[in-house]
Amino acid sequence: MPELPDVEYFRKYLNSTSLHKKIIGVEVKNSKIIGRVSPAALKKHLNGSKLKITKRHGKNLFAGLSNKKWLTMHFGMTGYLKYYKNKEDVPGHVRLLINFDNGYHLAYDCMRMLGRIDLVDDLSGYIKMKKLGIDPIEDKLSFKEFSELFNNRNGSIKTGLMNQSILAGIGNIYADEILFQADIQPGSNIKKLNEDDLKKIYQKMNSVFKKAISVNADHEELPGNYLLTHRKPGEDCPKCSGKIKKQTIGGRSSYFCNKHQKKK
DNA sequence: AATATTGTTCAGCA
DNA sequence: GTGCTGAACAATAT
Repeated sequence: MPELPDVEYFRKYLNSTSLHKKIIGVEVKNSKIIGRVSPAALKKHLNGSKLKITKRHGKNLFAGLSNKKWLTMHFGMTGYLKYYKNKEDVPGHVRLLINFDNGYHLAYDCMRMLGRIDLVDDLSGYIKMKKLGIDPIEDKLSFKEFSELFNNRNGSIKTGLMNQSILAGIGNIYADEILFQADIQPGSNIKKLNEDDLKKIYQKMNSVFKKAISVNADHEELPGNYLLTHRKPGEDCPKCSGKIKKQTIGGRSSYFCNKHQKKK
């Protein structure tokens, strides 16, 4: 699930549950999800410290520690956070567990283990090292800047939107949603899009993310004319009388309406 | 039982 | 060096 709106929700979740509490224990359940830092060093720096502040860049969540280090979290395809107290609330695939002095626990759960947690000194260095592009929401991207990102680019617009080194935060689901709302087929070539097409994509990117963030990325709460809850081949298009088609673009399943979404 | 899955990285190539 | 494509990674659900 974790694309930009989901991670923004995780950030708020962390803010409302886990800040300013003393960490009294850290359990690395599976070291595969730990990045460059060693599990021992991670434990050493977390223990006795507190989470003070949160930031997000694209699909990455950062928590600033009272000892000046930053905890970085990426959620892969199946990661999420769970703050709980009672044993019966332990999620099924905990990879990292942080214990607070109030008896509560913060679990990083990641079934498929494609997510990563790390500890760094310098956030901008981390973002550079990961080659992350601009965060369209956090960095308040203008249309001019957006449009310039796609100058002299090749490939499909969907692949471009999902390229994290161009824009950080758009994944498969929201790329489909933005293009569905912008009435442009995901397989359209970037070079064939005109200024108006790009403007529409820019505007829909902002409105879709704003809406998704406002409902904490809960799909059930999204408007009825969103593709998200109709992402199945043969399903009726929620915007027109067309049917939803499925096609592989850039190696990923893409869903779109071939009636109101124009192929360029 | 084969197939699909919301993400990133890296090899291969132009 | 840069940019693009597709496979690999892993564990589960249908």
